[in-house]
Amino acid sequence: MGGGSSCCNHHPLLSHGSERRTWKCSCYLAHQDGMRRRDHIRSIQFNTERKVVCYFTKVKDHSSQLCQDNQTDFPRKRERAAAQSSGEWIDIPQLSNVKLYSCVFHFIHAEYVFSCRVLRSVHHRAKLSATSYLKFGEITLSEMPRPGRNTYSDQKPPYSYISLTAMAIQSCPEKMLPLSEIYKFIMDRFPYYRENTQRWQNSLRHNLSFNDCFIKIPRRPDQPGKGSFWALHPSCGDMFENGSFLRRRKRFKVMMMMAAQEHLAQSKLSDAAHYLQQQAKLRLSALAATSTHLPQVSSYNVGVSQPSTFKHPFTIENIIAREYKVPGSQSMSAGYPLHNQLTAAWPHMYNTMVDSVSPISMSGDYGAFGMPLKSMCHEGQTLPAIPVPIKPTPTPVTLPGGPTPHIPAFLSNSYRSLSPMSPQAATTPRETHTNPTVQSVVVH
DNA sequence: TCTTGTTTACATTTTG
DNA sequence: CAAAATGTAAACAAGA
Repeated sequence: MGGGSSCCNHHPLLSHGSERRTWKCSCYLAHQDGMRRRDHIRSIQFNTERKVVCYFTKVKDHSSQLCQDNQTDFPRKRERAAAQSSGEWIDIPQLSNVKLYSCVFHFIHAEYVFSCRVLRSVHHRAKLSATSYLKFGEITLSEMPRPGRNTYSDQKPPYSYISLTAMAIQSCPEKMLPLSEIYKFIMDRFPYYRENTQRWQNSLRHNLSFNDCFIKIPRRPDQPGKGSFWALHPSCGDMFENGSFLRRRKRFKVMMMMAAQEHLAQSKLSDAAHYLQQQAKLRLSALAATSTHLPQVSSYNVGVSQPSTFKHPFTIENIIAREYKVPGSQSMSAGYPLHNQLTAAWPHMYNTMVDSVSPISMSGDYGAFGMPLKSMCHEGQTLPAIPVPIKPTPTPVTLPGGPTPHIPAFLSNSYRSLSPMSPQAATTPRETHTNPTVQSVVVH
């Protein structure tokens, strides 16, 4: 959490020079009693062509106090705005205490974090400027301002290690990174983490091992180097609340997935075999997509110039329902030749599982768990020696189609848990996979 | 030797 | 307030 003690001149909002852009805004002032007064913000209208839905946050302390010493701080608690419409006007009753004069507050839209600063206040209207200074995620509105590096200056970013790691992993086209590259990404983006490296890197390693949302993918023999690659578990897409990196919806646990899937399977016992088969297909495809391509070149263009169309559920994709295309880059909406690669590499697994009739399209953009196959695969790259895995490695499970020489742990778990013949405790609450329609502002 | 990875323990923060 | 999530420290092992 930001310390809130930095001088205005050094505040990250003001410190990234050419990257800073301004949106012109205006706002209504309204009081809770219905009377409009100049010292309360009730709605904000953006002078942009695009209609937006915004959640607003206010600084944690009273704005007038913040003005006094030019301090701003990241909001500690979410201030849920009404945002009940997709129109240009959004009620923000929680901001009713915000003083208008020179106040600064933050809001997040499309994974950008904006600082809104009141320029002047005339009667019941005020001129605001909104300055973007940060953005994370893969997909953005093309007209959105771009963030720069050193965005947070030396302040601690409001992101957990899990979030930071997820960002790093998602930032590269292959969706997997070695530990050293994760370090590099974080240090490159957040100057705060250029110090005390031993401390936070230890914590980060702890998180990688401790959290099931991260999976380890061994290097190929022809990819020498230390350590494995780390990727996001294919099913952790809904891990972050409403798509925000700022706060996780819930902790991702493989066992929870298993229970959820088992619950689903048990509810359709008559279709259990069919269901299992479908799940197997999807998991195989996801696994293949995850472990098929090892990094050749690392890149860290987090949503800046990264042409990835990775439609993770917690990207802005689900918010704006519009594919982001980088000008000049090729749309990646076409499917990848994944099937051929898989067939060639793991015919014993893939053909038997995938080639059968499936009501679930395998040629679309999305693979299992809502993961887009296309975003994780790159033409011309080769397969790893073995599609491998991961953490808690349970006893291998025989697949319906035969032996399972290289089934990852989470895959095996899924199969086992799905088996109607081995009902395990399925009391764990079912993991809900929602499709958030708006970006939430969840801040530490 | 250093990096990577796992695990345990405990403190702190946040959420419901 | 309890539980969950997160942060931190530390011990230890394995491997490059």
